[in-house]
Amino acid sequence: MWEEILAKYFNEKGLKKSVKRKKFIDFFFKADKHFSVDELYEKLGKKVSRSTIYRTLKLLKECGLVIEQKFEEKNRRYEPLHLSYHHDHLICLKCGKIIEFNEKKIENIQKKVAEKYNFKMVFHKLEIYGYCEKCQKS
Amino acid sequence: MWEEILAKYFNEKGLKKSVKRKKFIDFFFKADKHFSVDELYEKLGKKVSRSTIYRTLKLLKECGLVIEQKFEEKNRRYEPLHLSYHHDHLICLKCGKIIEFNEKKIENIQKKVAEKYNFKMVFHKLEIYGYCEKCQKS
DNA sequence: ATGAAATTGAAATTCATTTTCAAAATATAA
DNA sequence: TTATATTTTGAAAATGAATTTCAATTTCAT
Repeated sequence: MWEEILAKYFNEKGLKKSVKRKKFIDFFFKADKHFSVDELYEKLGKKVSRSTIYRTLKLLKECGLVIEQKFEEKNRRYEPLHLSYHHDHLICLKCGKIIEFNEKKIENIQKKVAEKYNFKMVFHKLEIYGYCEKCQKS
Repeated sequence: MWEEILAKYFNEKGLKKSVKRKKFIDFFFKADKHFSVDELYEKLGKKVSRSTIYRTLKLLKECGLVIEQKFEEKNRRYEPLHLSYHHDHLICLKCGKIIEFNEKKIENIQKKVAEKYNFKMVFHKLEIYGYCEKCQKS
């Protein structure tokens, strides 16, 4: 699925398939969780430069395969976007723990809200901030 | 309400009530909408420095009276947090227009999700990205 | 294999945010 | 009120994530 979207995008834009890009994209979609650029740089054994990581993420954002999340940290996180399945986040204000959840009911209400405002929804972000079980106690 | 929270916080921390702080806080809570630091700087007639604006916003965040929003722009936005009323955002990916909405049903489901994970919710952010009525046509 | 065009990484740049520090403002005590 | 200690302020410097530049390298259609 994402391979086709990517192939189509590369074709339209006249982009070339490079070794570095392939290495990065393969790792990222296989891992299928959110990362910071630094984490990606480390995970790839520092074999793909940060410049290239930023640049490739930009491409992936443009074809809608990745979303950029800005949590409380100062750097951004990137997450492969699977069209069939979307999850949201519970974020602990004390320890920073991120719990993922999925709630169909919320998705449905969101669709209705978008319709009400004649808004064509592409994706959404829902973040619930608070204290996780551990941090409430300590 | 917010005056009391603030007074209590100032007292606990041994903070002083300065002219600049007062000027800033009065404007911000009266305006009651989200601003970037630059907008605040302009709105206050450049009479309160950016340093002081950043510092005061930090205090307000700490006592839970303001939330920091990170949208697609590179700078952050700040919004007075009214405990009784919370709204979410529809954000246009093309023109950047931000529409506010409020949906009680979503809030209720969020409460249930938080409970399910033994998570103590403090606040949440829901952003729906897509295309506004105008931008769908053009 | 050749050459035009795209890609790469290191270094430079950008720019929002944070920190530093000396001067000014505020609060408390005498 | 005056003295004293502490906090606050703004300009300038520092920080650091993200972006851009550019010469060298890689890709790919011919």
